[in-house]
Amino acid sequence: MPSLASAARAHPSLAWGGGASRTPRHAPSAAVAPTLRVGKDKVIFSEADRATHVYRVLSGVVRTSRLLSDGRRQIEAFHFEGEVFGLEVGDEHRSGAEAVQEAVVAVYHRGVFEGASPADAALSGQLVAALGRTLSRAREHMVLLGCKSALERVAAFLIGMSERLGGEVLRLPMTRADIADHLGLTTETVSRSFTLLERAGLIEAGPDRRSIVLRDVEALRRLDA
Amino acid sequence: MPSLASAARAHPSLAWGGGASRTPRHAPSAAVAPTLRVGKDKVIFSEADRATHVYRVLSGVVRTSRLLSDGRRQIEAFHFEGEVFGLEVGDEHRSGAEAVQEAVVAVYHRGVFEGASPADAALSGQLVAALGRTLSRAREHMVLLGCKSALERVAAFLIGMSERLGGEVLRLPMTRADIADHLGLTTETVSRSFTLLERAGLIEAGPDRRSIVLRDVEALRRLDA
DNA sequence: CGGGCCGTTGACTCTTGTCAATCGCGGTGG
DNA sequence: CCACCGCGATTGACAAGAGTCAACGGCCCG
Repeated sequence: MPSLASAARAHPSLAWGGGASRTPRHAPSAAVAPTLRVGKDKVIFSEADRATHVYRVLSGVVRTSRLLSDGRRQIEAFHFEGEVFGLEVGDEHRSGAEAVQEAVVAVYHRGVFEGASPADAALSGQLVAALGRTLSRAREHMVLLGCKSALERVAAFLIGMSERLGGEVLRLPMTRADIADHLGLTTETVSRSFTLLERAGLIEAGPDRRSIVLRDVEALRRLDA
Repeated sequence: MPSLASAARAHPSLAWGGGASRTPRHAPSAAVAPTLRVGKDKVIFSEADRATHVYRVLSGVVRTSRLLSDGRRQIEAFHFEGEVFGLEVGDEHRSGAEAVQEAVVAVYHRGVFEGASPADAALSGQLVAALGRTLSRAREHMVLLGCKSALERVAAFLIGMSERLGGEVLRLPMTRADIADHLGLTTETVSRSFTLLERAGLIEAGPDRRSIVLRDVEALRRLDA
């Protein structure tokens, strides 16, 4: 099972990272995880690619998204350090993945899912757990997209980021367009919502507009509904 | 492991169905699946209930949904015959389930998930597969909620129903309010979209307004984007 | 120093939501 | 069997939230 070779084939334009992997070098069988380094906005896999691998973010940030034929985009999720993405049930990817900022990802052969080798059992379990977490997030996001107003969405987004990045001082790695496509809004509406929150004193934005300080997390939570 | 007893405890107000179960009576261990009969709009489990069981629809239709504190509701999915619902990663339900119309559901003890007994291995695999399908649907739905217009959503809904119920003559089991809360719209907008589609000759509605004939599936698909 | 990208802001449009009235099917009870 | 009643669905008028289009500003990078 040439997992490394086939992964390289799937990403001819990408270079393999060497020593950055967190997986011990002596780990046996398919659990050996080579790493992949991807530059900002570079594609990790595309919609309809064969889903031969599963990925974990070692550093940087990745987005997974789906495109409609006319260019509309839905970003399903942003993936931060330690998070798994690229899991599929069928044999092809239903969403694409790109790096939001330069990222290093571990690449696992998809076969570990079947749990053929006992050495892979633990990894397989981890993947089921990751599947569960992904589903949980997706459900939460459906509520956001189906029920909430623009301001509520942005508030929820900021709270989520704060919880995941830790702390009330954030440096958002993604553009307003990414945020908009994640929240089902336009960049203008996202921008206006930030401005509203700032004017209300709930947040404070740095001059670069990517650094955000949450001044009143409680109020944001109340807004989130 | 008193799966039957504990399930009964969880649903004190509900009667157990007797012979309707599809699970062979001689099946061993936790794979024994008692059945539960629930009347229209009756609760199967609520948000925040302990997730002790997993369910499969034997007949009828079930909806799973989440509520916001102010009453806004997002229906995550409708579940038809053969479909699994109530799967959770954590130990409590993150969404509630009610019967859309009188339904009979098989109740599985959640323990089969851990795959402790080899007799449960097959069932456990089925559940992972169900988890995958649920995730896949959720992702598709996120695209609908995040990107599509009202008309596109309704068209997508009708096509989906047609594919799941089989055929172009549908009898929708749910109200306009259910459809609206599933599609992130209001009943009025759903109603207007139906009217538009009917005036355009793409669908035809029976006098009861629940029976729908898809006159032009191709056009509906094109609308869906 | 210049250019392009990202973000913000303003003016306006338009889709969808809100509120309210009416319709009509289907079930119930006489 | 028929009349009534109630709920779900439809329709209309209007309001409002979000989208669109366009211009501008500032930062970063070449």
